[in-house]
Amino acid sequence: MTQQVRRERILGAAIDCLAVSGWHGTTLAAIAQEAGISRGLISYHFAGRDDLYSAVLESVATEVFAAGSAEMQPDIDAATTAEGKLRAYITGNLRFIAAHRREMAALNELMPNLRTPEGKPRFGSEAEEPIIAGTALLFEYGVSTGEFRQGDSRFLALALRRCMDGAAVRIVADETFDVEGYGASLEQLFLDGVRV
Amino acid sequence: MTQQVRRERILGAAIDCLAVSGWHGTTLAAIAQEAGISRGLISYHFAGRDDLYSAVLESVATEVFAAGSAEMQPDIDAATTAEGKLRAYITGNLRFIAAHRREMAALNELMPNLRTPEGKPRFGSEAEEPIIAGTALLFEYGVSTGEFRQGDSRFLALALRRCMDGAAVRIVADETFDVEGYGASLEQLFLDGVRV
Amino acid sequence: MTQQVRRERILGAAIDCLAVSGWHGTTLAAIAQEAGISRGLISYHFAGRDDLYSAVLESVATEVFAAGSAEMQPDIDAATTAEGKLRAYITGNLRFIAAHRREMAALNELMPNLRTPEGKPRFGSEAEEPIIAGTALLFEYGVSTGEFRQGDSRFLALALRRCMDGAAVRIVADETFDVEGYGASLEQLFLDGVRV
Amino acid sequence: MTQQVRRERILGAAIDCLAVSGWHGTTLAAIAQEAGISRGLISYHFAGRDDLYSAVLESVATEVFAAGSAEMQPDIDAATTAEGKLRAYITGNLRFIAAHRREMAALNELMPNLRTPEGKPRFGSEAEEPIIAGTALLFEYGVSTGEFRQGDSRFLALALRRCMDGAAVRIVADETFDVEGYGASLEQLFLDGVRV
DNA sequence: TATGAATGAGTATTCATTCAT
DNA sequence: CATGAATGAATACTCATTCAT
Repeated sequence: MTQQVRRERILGAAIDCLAVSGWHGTTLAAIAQEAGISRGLISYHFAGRDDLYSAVLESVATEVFAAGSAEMQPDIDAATTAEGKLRAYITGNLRFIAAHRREMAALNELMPNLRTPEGKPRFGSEAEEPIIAGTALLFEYGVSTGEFRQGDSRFLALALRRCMDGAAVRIVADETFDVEGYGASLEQLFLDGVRV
Repeated sequence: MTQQVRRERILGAAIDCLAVSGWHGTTLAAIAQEAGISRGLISYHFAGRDDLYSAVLESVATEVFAAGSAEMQPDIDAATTAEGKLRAYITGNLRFIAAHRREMAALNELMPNLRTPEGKPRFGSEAEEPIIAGTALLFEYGVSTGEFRQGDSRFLALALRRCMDGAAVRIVADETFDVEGYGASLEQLFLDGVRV
Repeated sequence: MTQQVRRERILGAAIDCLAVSGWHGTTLAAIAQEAGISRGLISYHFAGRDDLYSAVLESVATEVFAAGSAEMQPDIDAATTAEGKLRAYITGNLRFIAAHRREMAALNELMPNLRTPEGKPRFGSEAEEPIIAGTALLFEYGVSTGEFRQGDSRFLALALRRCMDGAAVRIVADETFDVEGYGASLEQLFLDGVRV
Repeated sequence: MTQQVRRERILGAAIDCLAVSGWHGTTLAAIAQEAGISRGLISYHFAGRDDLYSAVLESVATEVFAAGSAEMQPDIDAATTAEGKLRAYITGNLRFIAAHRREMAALNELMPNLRTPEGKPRFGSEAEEPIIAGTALLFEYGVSTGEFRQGDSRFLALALRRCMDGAAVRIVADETFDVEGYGASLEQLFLDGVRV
């Protein structure tokens, strides 16, 4: 079995463990068992636990997020109005989250618990700035077209992100969560908040 | 020193440790040191680590939340309109969070990490149901008075709760966070979303 | 059992393990077993393996060397001639080594293997400079009294130290080693090398 | 590449690693990397780590020592007096050590740390008996020619060996060590100790 | 009540060694 | 011959918990 495949299998096992057992239930031994390999092999492929978790993050970020972005970007671009773009953004995001519950659950465990070697949180508020800034552009675009009222686009982006996260937690925890309905209400709420 | 005082001192030390060092940096030894007592004494007052953390939660919930509620409830009651009550609720909540950064930070560490002995998250979505339900009543009240449009009050309550949480994280992480501005925007967003 | 007593017992067990099993056979588990305690207790009394070994060194240096010095210094001081002082020094050193075979054996394991966290040897040639310098004074004293010829006192001190070490290794390895004879020959060799 | 060449390359890499990184920094992985081969190949050529290290010792003993002996033996033989032979022996030995710092450093790491499978030191005092005995012959030769006094030739050989070792450690640790001066003093010391 | 010595289970990590290809 | 993936034993260390005093 090639190195790349084995690495990905370990990453997958780590994601599964994190999603199912949480940060504290996830040990290298548990990941090894999940992957059906020995403990030592993880050390062979990754420099250590931190390196493994970093790889998990990177893997989710690139493979999963990139794929997700590629999936919903066309819909956003296809929309001709700011309202259409916002709807596409919300719907696409939620659909993507619902389609990757396992990875989202793992991320939910990883993000609050990862720390630098000095003990500081590795992902604070600054880490999500790019995402917030990107979303804010959407609102500013609407203002520029005259569709949306002048307003605090950063606040709107932040609030929208939190509502999206909230959906993610629910979606992860409850398979029957009404994603469609939540999305519709979310679109409604934010459109009411910005439309002229 | 009386039992009750000792217990509260330990709880306070636990909150401090959690707020400063985070879940992973907080050990019973660290809490004992912070409280200026021996390790064993914690075991004397609490059945175990989980029991201590449960007590922290309860303490924050009763003493702190109760006090908080008592603080802002008058303002909510004093408001004659649903809009006024919603504004009072949002403002009061944020003000309360800003006034209890230490406890909020501890809660932020505790909530995602506490697990049952079987490894399941101790505080899932169900745990916040009462809060959500309570907030939903506010929106329903507005509907009943004719001020607010018919709508999904549970969704609104959930979304508002997430935006409130989001503020809490920011407030805890950044002392200079503009609570007033965030509150004003939040009131605006949700009022726009419900007003007839 | 008081803390100090326990610490010393662990140190004694560590010395025994090092003397008997060598650096590689000496693990914290082996030391704990030798001391009749649990593994964790070593961590309770010492910050880690390095700290324990440092404490062993310090213990041997202070308690043992200090005692040894106190034992032979009077003989050296009592001697009125440089020759007498040199003889007293050599005899006293060897007698001391023979009386502390266990500690010397432990030192023989510790010195070459102790490393700094960066991997550099902790005790290089510089570490024995003070001892060499001290011994060199003895030869220079003889020169000043006119008993000894002018010569390279540093070389003599170094060579004498090596011959002393050599005896230590033999004494540790072989209980029947003729310390007296070795000492007599050693005195003879170095006196022949310096006497006018 | 022929087996023999490969073996020697591995041995050379092992010597380099030992000399540079010391016993503890030397792993089979490091040796393999130094030799530019895979880990598994070492196991192919050597039965195990102990076998490899034994081969290193043998290699140094035969190839290096044999060469060294061949180098200085003519000088010893050429000397017509016992004094001349002793001087040639000391000078030749030190010169040889200075010319093979790498191998000497490796030996310095190997000798104190190699153990039998039962945990006993593999190279105790007995191992150097042949060398001691050989050197003792030199002193006895001087006695037989009437140049040297009757004396404990075994002691003299042992002491001389220790002084030689001492030089080796210094030479390995410090490139600027004054080998010539040390040698001259050493010759002086031991000649003073034996001459009639 | 309070201490702090003591325990032991759990975890990451290292590394020599094996073996299928 | 050679590789490198894979194993598993060994080791130091952490930390909640217990218990005699």
